[in-house]
Amino acid sequence: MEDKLNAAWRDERLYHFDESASRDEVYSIDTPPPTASGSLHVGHMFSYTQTDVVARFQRMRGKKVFYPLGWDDNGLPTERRVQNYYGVRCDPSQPYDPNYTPPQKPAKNQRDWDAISRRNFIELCEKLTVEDEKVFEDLFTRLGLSVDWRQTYRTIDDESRAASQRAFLRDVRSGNAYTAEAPTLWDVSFRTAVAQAELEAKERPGAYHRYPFFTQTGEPVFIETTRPELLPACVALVAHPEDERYKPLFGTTVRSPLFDVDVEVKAHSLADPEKGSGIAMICTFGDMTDVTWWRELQLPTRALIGRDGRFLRETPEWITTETGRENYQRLAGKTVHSAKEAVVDLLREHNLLDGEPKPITHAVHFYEKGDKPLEVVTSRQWYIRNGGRDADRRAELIERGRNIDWHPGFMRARYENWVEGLNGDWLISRQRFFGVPIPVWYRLDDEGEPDYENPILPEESQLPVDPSSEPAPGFSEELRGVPGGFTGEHDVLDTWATSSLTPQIAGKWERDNEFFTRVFPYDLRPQGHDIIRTWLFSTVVRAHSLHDSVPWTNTAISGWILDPDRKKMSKSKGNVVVPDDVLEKFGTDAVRYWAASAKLGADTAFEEAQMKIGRRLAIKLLNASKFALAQGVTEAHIVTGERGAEVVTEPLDRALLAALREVIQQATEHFENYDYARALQITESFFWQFTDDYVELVKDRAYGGRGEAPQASAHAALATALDKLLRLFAPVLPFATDEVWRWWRKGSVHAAAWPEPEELDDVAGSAALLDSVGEALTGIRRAKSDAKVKQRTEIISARITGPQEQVGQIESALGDICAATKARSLELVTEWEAAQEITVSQVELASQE
RNA sequence: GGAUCCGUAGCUCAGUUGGUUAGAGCGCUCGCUUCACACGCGAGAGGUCGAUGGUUCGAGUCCAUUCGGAUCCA
Repeated sequence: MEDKLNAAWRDERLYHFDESASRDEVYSIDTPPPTASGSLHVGHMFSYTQTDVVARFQRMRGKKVFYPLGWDDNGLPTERRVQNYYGVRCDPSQPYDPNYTPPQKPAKNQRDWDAISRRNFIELCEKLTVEDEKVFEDLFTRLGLSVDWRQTYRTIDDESRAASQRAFLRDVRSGNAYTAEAPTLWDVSFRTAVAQAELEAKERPGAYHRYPFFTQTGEPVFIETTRPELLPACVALVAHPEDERYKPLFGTTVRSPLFDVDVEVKAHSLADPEKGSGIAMICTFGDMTDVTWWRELQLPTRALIGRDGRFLRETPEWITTETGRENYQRLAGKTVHSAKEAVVDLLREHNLLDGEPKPITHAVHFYEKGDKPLEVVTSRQWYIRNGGRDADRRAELIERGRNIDWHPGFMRARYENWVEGLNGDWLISRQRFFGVPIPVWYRLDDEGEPDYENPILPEESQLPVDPSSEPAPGFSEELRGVPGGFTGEHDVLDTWATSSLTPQIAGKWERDNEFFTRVFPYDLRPQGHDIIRTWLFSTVVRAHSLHDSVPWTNTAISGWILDPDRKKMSKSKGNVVVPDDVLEKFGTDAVRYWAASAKLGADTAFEEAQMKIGRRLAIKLLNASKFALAQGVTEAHIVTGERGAEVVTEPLDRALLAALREVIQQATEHFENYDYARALQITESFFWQFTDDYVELVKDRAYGGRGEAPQASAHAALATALDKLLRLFAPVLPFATDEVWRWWRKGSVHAAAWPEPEELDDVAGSAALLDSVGEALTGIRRAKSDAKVKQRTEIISARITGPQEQVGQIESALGDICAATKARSLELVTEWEAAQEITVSQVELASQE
């Protein structure tokens, strides 16, 4: 059924975007491009289904839905996957080999991996990502996503690279992007700069080492530090301005132990009197607080740690005494870890360590993909202004956030927390290989030194460019690297600098601006809450500077998938469920039901039970439809507005349609508020009442047991209910609903209109009647159940009592109740005061045959 | 340290702007081959809505405090 319908949808081009639509007819979705090099995960099925449900609803509401899906195949995850998959590593110094083929099997030891040129490496990246993307597309098709696959893009393809470079150049020209030499968070394993958004704080054991500096009179001033190895990089001591203990020292000079460097004692409010001894050493640079102090107190720079994570081999010139220089030689060239040991040994040897190091656990900054703590090094990098250094821009970006409707609303707090906590501009240059090149060149002066202040920019018509293989405009390739010539920028852009442009890339910005204005700003950005600070925020930043606009008017934040024990699913825990297996086991509609019954933003357990319910619902829908259609119900029986309304004569049938009218109204409202889960719940609850009570009650009439007019009334109600129910369920259960639709209707339910409550205005009766009759039915069934007899056992007589109004309602459906319960006679008694509920008593059952 | 979410039946959750005896599904118990459906049908049991205090004629819902769980930011 699923393959057949998927093929039909493709042939019928159901999900193709109508490019001629005007902006107000369009509903556009900026979907997350999955990392194609990542593994398929049930979380993909979960969140992508939630978006698809919304897309299908909007399509049925008459919107021209722009629903593209791209692939994020740019950046480090791809590099890593290619390295491990083929057993190669990128060495930019290698020449390009046009006939290169990777090893059959990757070598076990990383040292034996092939070292290949950047161009060869990138070719492998492109080859493997195409294969990976196919696997994703297959899954998403199988899931029934109503994506327009013609509108796909890859974040590394020519158009994406051009868009990324174009946006960068515009930001450079408008002053929103700039280059600067500044302290930068640095990952020593990947040898690349890292942005604040990529940080992860991890709890790590450490220890406070207590040792003294000395005043000019030789008095010790004890500091406590977790990074004793940075002592030779110390540029000052700092204490809180109000700290009485250290007030007398402010402005004086103290001398560092071991290295004999004189540093000043400074006051700054960021120094915490409660922490350690209350006075700290400032080293350039131990962490970002050091950077703040360095900047605000205008301290000198004494860089010790190189980009390889090792201490300088040559003794720094600021260490001048003989013993100081000797001591430094014990650290030269060592890793941070070994240098720490060496400094501690030195301190011990000189009897300077006061007590044993005090073990503590503290938060240490890591690159989210790295496994060594980040260092701070000074380097030249490119930045985009994101409000991190500018209060006005920060306020503007927070205001942009408020002009987006967040679903659920509380997720906006995360955005605002993040923006308020920014401590610098967005660092966008990365010292990696597989990415979008930063499209600039630098002139070389007569000494061969680059002029970073006046980069050479390409024309937009040249894009995409690769400055490391193409010469700068106005230069020939022979002048590369020659004094008086040029040099190309080697760095690539942060992947988020490209991903932040998915609205522009998918919307054909500057390729087809007429198209772009039809879809931008988008109506919806769906995504996970883990990337609010990255993808969501960076997209807002770019739209703000490039278009002076929000990128979208709504954002739907999906929750995480947890395993049934409420733990995060992860490969290392071995609790990952393979999507294909789940689809195989329960069917697509059942999996979609599970995803659609979870509210936005709610972390949700992977629950097979929920999928069983979904499967039951889908099967029930097929069976109930089969029943209705077996009665000879056709499209002609459907009541729409006045048409056919007079046929529905039975109060019970009118009650059903009244209840349905209410369901349509509520489901629509909830859907419009992105609460598809509530809409589903309401529809589902009505559906079960429909099958369990209404269909049972109406069977006799539908078979023609009581004449033509009552039968026609039943047929009209069944046809109408089925017509609306299929539409209401279509976004969540696209396969079962379309299967049934094609049994008796033309085209696809997914091309049909969403139902309107007004269509039932002319037949609506009292919805409460259905409930009253249901209670009577339950009472009678209970009597039989208590008597432990079959439900089809005949009833000789019984009495139903209740309030007048409800008894009246039951009376109007008495024929159906008698038929459904095999009752020969039912006595109705009105109780004026006593009981306010319907009760069934004095049930006399026929003896069982 | 700042912020957010969650705590309702054994389990998973729903309870819209405060309004009668708090709902669903699963599980459990009992019964039923009923002509759309045993991948089914019917019935039943089961909750002092984390705790305390307050606002109110009325609080699962609003406010304060507090306990427990999770997440984001610093």
